[in-house]
Amino acid sequence: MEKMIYEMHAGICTIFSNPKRLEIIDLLRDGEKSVNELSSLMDIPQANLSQHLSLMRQRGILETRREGVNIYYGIANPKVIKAFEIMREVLLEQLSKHEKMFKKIKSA
Amino acid sequence: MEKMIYEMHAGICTIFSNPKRLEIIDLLRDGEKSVNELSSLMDIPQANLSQHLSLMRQRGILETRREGVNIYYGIANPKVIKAFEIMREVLLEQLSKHEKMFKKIKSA
DNA sequence: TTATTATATGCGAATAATCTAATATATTAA
DNA sequence: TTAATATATTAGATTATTCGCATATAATAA
Repeated sequence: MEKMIYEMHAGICTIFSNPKRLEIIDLLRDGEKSVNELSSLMDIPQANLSQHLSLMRQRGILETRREGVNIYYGIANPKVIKAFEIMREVLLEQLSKHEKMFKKIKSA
Repeated sequence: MEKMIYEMHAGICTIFSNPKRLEIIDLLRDGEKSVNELSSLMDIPQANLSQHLSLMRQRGILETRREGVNIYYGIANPKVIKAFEIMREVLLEQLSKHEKMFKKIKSA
C-alpha cells in the first residue's frame, strides 16, 4: 500500500528529472503559454516539446486549454512551482558551499 | 549558462524519481540511520540500497558519518524534506480530485 | 592473524527515458 | 474543398537507470 504511494510519488516527480521539463515549468511560472510560444523560446524540436508537454499533462502537472488553433499549457498546481523553487535553492546552496570551499583551498 | 543550471537542477531532482529513494528520504526525515537500519526497514537487497545511498550522497542530498563499523546517513538539507512533502501533497490532491470525480460519475 | 559484520563497488542484463524523423490530426481561412 | 498553421502521435535508435550477483574494502573482535 505504502509502496504504491511511493511509486506514484516518484511518477509525479519524474517531471523534475529532465532539464527541458524544468525549463518548461520555469517558462510557465507566470502563466500559461501556447506550444508555439514555448517552442520559440526553447531550442527544442516541436515534436519533442509536445512529448514532454504530453507527459507532464498525463502526470497532472500541466493542464491545457484550447483557443482556436492554439493549445495553451499552464501549471495545474502552484505547489509544483514551490517544489521547483525549493530544489533550485538546494542546488544554489550547494554551489555556493562548493565555491566557498574552493576559495578556502586556494587561499591556504 | 541557464542550460547548465537546468541540467544540475534536474540532476538533483533525479533523486525523487525513484520509489526506493523516496522511501529512504521518508525514513531519514526524523534523523539519520545506519545502512543496516535502513536495510532492515526496507525490503531491498543491501547492495542496491548502497547504490541508491551512494547516488544520493554524490548529488549532495545525503551526508554520512562513520561510527565504528556503521555508517550513518542523514539528509543534508531540510529543504529536501520540504520539497518531498510538497510533491506528496500534490499527489494526494490529485488522488482526492480523482476520487471526487469517480463519485460524481457513479451518482450520475 | 583470522573471522565476522557492515558497507561499497564493478559488471552485465533488463528496463525505461529520450530523441529524431516521419506522419497524423485539428482548426481555420481562402 | 483545399491550403496553411498548430499540435500530437508513432516507431525506431540511442542512451541512461536500475537491478542482481559476485566480490571488495573497512572496522572490530577473538
